[in-house]
Amino acid sequence: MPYRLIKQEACARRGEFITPHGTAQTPAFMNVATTAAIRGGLGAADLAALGCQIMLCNTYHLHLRPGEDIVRGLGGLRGFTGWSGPTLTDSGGFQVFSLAALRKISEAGVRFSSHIDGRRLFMGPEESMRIQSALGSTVAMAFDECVENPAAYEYARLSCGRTTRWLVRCRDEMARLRTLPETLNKEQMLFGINQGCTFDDLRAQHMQEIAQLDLDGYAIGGLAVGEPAEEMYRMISAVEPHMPADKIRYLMGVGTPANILEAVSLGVDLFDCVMPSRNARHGHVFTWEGVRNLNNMKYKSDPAPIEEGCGCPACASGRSRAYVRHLLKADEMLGMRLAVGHNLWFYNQLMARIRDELDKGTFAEFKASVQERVATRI
RNA sequence: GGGAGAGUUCCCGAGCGGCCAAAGGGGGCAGACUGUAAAUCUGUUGUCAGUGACUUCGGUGGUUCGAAUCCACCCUCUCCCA
Repeated sequence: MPYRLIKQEACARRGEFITPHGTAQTPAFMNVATTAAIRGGLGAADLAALGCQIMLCNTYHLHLRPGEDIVRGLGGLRGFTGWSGPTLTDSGGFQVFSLAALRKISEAGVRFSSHIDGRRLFMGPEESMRIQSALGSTVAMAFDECVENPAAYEYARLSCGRTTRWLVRCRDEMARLRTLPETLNKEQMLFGINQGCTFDDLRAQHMQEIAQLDLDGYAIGGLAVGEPAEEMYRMISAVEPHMPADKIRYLMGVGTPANILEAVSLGVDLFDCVMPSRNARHGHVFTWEGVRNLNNMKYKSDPAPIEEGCGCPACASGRSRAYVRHLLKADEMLGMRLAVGHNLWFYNQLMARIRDELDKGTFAEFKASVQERVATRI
């Protein structure tokens, strides 16, 4: 069984995610490397130094460039990137949402126009599984439709049905692929994805359906796409009772430190989000005191590190806010590297601290004491 | 010494009688960012009051109802010929 529950505090779970490529302590944050690199110039060695446990890459993006056969030929994602720990590939389902203007959905799958050169390509459950199999990730995500918010109830209902049917096809294709001699990772896991927009009954019903498929893990998708945080929390609560307790739970694409604290308390084990890396590139850094915008004039000659006592490469080596700000303003790659490194370190530390508090049985107090502060803009 | 051209708001640069506080870049300032079409995008950038007034387009003085735009002289810079 890939998930082992170690301890529980109310709904919050302290556990382990056991994979052929290593064991991750949960709750955990997966660091997003969409095209097999952390945007901002960070690679596998950086991820290891930043306390990352799982690296996340994207099926659609790697299919377009360089193509899964190239990656397979170079040893799969792990050989290709040099990251030897667990990897998770997102299926391309999110691109069904984010590339809305460039795609068309049918029962068979989704026809995309490449965002790079406009060429037409088709991706359905089978295609996504084959690509992810070639990438050799530890975990493959089911190919789903991430529905926009708000959406009409009827559309959401029909979409859920299709996502379930796609999931069955994913499972079957994955089972077939695992038996092929050329398959890189014959123990590749498959996670199903819950949808249902912001409708409690659809969410719960869909979760019940996909739970019956006995997959390796379950994800909640289609959240943090514009709805208020309270609505997202309500959806997690609606779904959580129907998630198998012995399987790992992943909240896709979330979120802010406050979101993560809340979701952990609601029973989520895994997270991923582009926010720490993207916002860092834009000068926003996360700290235990709140969020700073290093572009702000007030940091122009500030000698303090981004955060006192922080162990990230920038702070630990004494780089000042003024220095990182200058590099960012001067468009120096190092500025992004340092800021992204800081944010990823912070996120990974946040998860380590959450695990520690869960171990001690003091998570609730911890959450209450920091949740508001980490969201403050300072 | 002779000839040609140019001086615009923080910078570059458009404007060449009214629709000009003055296009567009850049820079500055601020905001956004949640399974990455994002090293991106948005707002703002003369002053003071805020549906208005005032100051500004090298300087001074003119022409005109009205000038960054036309005229005269002056200053500065660039290029060409000696």
